[in-house]
Amino acid sequence: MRISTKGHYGVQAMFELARHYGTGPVSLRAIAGRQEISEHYLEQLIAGLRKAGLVSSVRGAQGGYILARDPADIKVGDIVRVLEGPIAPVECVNDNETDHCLRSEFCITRGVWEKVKDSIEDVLDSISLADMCKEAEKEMKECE
Amino acid sequence: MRISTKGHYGVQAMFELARHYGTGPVSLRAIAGRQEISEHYLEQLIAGLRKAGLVSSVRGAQGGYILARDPADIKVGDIVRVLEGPIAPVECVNDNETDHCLRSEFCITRGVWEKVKDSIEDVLDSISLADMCKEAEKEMKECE
DNA sequence: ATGATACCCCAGTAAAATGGTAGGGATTAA
DNA sequence: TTAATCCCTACCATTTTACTGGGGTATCAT
Repeated sequence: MRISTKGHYGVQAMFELARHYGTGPVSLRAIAGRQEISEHYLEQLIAGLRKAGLVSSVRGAQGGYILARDPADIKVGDIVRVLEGPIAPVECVNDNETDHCLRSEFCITRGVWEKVKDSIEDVLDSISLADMCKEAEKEMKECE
Repeated sequence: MRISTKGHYGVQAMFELARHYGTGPVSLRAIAGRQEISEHYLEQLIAGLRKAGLVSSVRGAQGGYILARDPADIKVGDIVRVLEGPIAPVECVNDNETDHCLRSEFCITRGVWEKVKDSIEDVLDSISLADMCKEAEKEMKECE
């Protein structure tokens, strides 16, 4: 039950953009540096997020990336689905799947995976980038 | 966000054993045949479950496998943890992990994965094999 | 005894996914 | 014009997945 570094890095990068929302673009170098990961690899992840319409880019010097919408309107689930594919612990509970397994009506275990799927989606779709920013601020205050 | 066929097949196999609980051992061939998967592959999965103490084996002719405990005392989470490893969407929320990432106190995204982990565990540890058997019976009745 | 029916165990392996790297091209602010 | 950026297509090593192969061992029925 793992998500890959794609989702992991991607959410962190988006959180970074959320923290700078409204203050101009943030460069790849700045994001990657902060996370201590490969710029070039992160670039590919962000490319996906851009194609999915979650971030916009500003080319040229002083360019970078900015969130395409308000942090409150971007849920962690949106990011994870772009980078990791549909949230479905097993294939047969995937919504966009046309060929459900033939025995699904006799397949009791399917119900289990469906419950797991729903619970993951509930969590990921209930947390927005804005929520994470609020949480971060709270942590900062506790350190004072 | 996927589990592999290990967990998928394994839970199905254990459910099969639960359905026959109290009526003697069920052979590998019978389980695999029912699921339409490779006997030899399933054998390896069940070996893991046996080493973990979830199933017992009876060798020789008329042998097979039986649940090591009452179906009500085996949760889906027990099975998944044996076959898939610890339930942790990212490494840094793994309980048996000693080297938490150094920046975890600054790592807001960690909170997200922790929530995901908890919700998955809640679901998987709340469903026993006995629950699944009950569910199956209910489905049968609806078909009458 | 002996054969058929099972489980037990180690080893190999093709295909896919993961987690990158390499290197060039296009765009724009200064 | 040049340095800072994003954009894109390839390639690649390693790990994981999902098996397959083949031999060994225990037990029951006859």
